[in-house]
This record gives sequence, structure tokens and C-alpha cells, in this order.
Amino acid sequence: MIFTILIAYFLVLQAKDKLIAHLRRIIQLSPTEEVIVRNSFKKKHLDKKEVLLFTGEVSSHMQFIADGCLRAYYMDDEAKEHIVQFGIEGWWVNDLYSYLTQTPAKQFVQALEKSTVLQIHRDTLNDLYNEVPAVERFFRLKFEKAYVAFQYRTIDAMAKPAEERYLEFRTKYRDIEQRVPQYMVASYLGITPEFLSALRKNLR
Amino acid sequence: MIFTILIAYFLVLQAKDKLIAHLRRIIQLSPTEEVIVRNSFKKKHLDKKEVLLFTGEVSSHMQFIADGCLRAYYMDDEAKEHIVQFGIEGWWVNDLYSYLTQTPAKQFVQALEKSTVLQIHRDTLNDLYNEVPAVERFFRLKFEKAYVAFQYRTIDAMAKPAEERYLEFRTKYRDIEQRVPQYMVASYLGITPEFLSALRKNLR
DNA sequence: CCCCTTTCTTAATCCACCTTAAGATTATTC
DNA sequence: GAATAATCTTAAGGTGGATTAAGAAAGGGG
Repeated sequence: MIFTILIAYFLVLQAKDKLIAHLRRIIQLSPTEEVIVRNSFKKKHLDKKEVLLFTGEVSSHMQFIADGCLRAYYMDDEAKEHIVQFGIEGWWVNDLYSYLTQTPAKQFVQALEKSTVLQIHRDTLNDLYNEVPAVERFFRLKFEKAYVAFQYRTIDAMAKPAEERYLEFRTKYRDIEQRVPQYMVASYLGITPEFLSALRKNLR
Repeated sequence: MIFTILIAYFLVLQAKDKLIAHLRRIIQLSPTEEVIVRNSFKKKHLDKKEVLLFTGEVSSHMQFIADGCLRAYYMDDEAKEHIVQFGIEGWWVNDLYSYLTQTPAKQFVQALEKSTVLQIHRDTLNDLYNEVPAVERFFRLKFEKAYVAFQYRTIDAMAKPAEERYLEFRTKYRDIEQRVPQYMVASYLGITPEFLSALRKNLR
């Protein structure tokens, strides 16, 4: 019993250590600031297939993945799933539109493996921007990077044929490809699983 | 002569007034800060078809459109143009990837009409982030918004048929549609001008 | 106001990718 | 370790949008 508590406490620390290390790769934090940041986030454990955010809910937290693998996806009118983003350790996942505009989410966020995320509430984060300006800088840079990465993904998606996109996905996200089913990769690439299967056959 | 100079000076003021008004819609600026911001930007006039940024150059400035209409586009291997973004008064245009990573631009930025832009150099802007933190907040919010807007554009582009995308473009950017040739709208939507023409015929 | 360039349309043919449906593998669960 | 669910493959036929080539219309410079 005590033992379990100790292990749990250790995991919390570990998760937050990962977050701090992640931030320190971009910005500097004084020891005091580090404490403030640590206290602003709450750990949340997710089972495989557990849904962190449902369509229709308003997303109120930014989420850092300390461990595991999640996906963000939406369902079209014909109830088909379209994966917008995968995330593994060290990534952030969310329906950002919902988070930023405080409107109901159009996306689901779901764990594909047992996962640990660190959550910070929008209000807490907005306070944190004032208390620890470096955190605001971190997110400015984060969004800049996310924006250009996304722009290039889109340009690729519109200009390049599916085979090329798949090959790029493989080299860029080898670690993810190993961990998620193939039909989800197809969904992320914007093609049907049947077509991906056919592509892969051609590549052999 | 003197008269021309007076008019030119008036236009500079006008342009910077527009910028300040644009910023004030999002953040607050003290009179001192306003002066600092004004002095950080330089006005640039562009003739129709003039290119502001060439592929291969490194983009070193953020650019606010005070007047006119511009486009950002890239050329694929087959020398076909793909429009990534349009911009009119009150928008920002750039090859952000180049600006942020200081690598050679893959996009052109070109005026589609006589235009006026206000430019700020990357170094000046980075200083400005420290001198006027509200400006950093402005750009954090700007990138957040740009990111989600782009994400939704992409989701649309992958999920919806061309006709629907065209109709959405029309309602969302009526003002732009009036000002740019139809084949550029097609390029922005990721379809051929011939197909757009056929679509429009069907809608009548 | 005319000429030349830019832009838009029409129509035939073609291809990347989708749909449907069925069977073959591979995981999970009891 | 059998049963069931989840995932992957194969193959036939369909469709959205591209390509090519022409001509029509609209603009803009001199």
C-alpha cells in the first residue's frame, strides 16, 4: 500500500521532470519559476482507448504527454474518422480550436496506449503567462513552430501523391508508425486503409 | 514637390495608424510603447506584380499589409504555382518557415495590386518582444489563431469536395474573390482553373 | 480605340484514389 | 487455446478532378 503510493509519487515526479526538461530545451526557468510551473500542472492517467476529450465538450486544458500515445480525430457527416494529429511522449495534444475559442470541440482526443498527461487549465495558464513570462515565450515559439510545420504538412498533402506522403511519414515518424495500427496511418494521410495497403504492396 | 512630400508623409502616418489600431484591437499599448512600436516598422511601397520576397532569399521581416492585396505562393517541380495565402489590408503575409528558421524561402510573396506594407526586421521584433511584452502577447495570440484557422482549412480541404470549399471561400472571403483572378482562387483551393470554371457553371 | 496579353470557358480523355465486398491475418479475451 | 474482435489484404468497378487543346472574352497599354 505505502509502496504503491511511493511508486505513484515517483511517477508524478518523473512526469513533471519530463515537462520541465521539455521547457528548458527552449526557455530558462529560475528555481522559483520551476516550482510555480510544476504546481500549475496536474497529472492524469489514461487507460488504453480512454477518451480525454469528447466532441461537444469545451477543451479547457493544455495537455503535455509525459508517457504513452494519443490521437486527435474528428468524425465527418458519414461517421468516418479522420485523424488530425498523433502525439507521443514530449508532444502536446488538444483540440486547439476548442481550447482557444472556448467553443465545443469537434475533435476527440483519445489514448491509444496507457498514457500519462500533464494538464494545465486555461485560466491557470493565462495567469502563468503573467507570473512567468518565459512560459508565454515558450508558447509563442511553440505555436510558431506548430504553424509552419502544419503549413508544410498541408502543402505536402495537396501537392504530393499519397505514396510519397506515406514514405515521408515513415521516415519522419518511424516511432509512431510502429505504435499505431495501419488504418490510422491511412486516416492521418487522408487515404483509405485499402489504398494504403495497395501502396505498401507496390513498395515491396 | 513639397505637396508630394506632404502626401507621402500623410500616407506613412496613415499606414502606421492602421497598424496601431490593429494591435490595439488585441493588446493595450501605453503612449511610450506606441512610439517604440511605430519606430520599429518601416513603410514599403509595392507596385502591382512587384515581388516582395523571392524563393531562395531568407525572409527577414514580418510584414503587415496597410493597403493593397498580396499573395504567397510556391512553385512545384513542374513549375506550377500553388497559392498558400492571400492577404489584404490588416493581414500579415510572409513565408513564415523561412522567417522563423532563417532558411531560404520556398515561397514568393507578390503584390497583386499597388500595395503598402509595414516591415519589421526579425532582430528588431525580437528586441521589441523584450521592450514591449504586450507585442509578444500579440504574436502569441496571432499564431494561435493562425494555427487553428489553418488547421481547419486543412481539415476542410481533405474532407470536403471542391464545390463546397469554393462556396465557403466565397462566403468567407467575398472581398478577396472580387479582387483576384479566378485562376488564383483555383490555385488557392487546390484545383485547376478549368475545373473551377466547370464548377461555377454547375452552380448557375 | 485598337492590338496584344491575360483570363475564362468548353469538351474529350485519362488517372489517382475511393467504394464495396470478401477473405486472410493477427490480437484479445474468457 | 478456442472464440471473437480487430486489423490487413485483394480485387472489381466507380468517380472527382487533372490534362490537353481550342477558342472566347475581357483588360490594359500605347
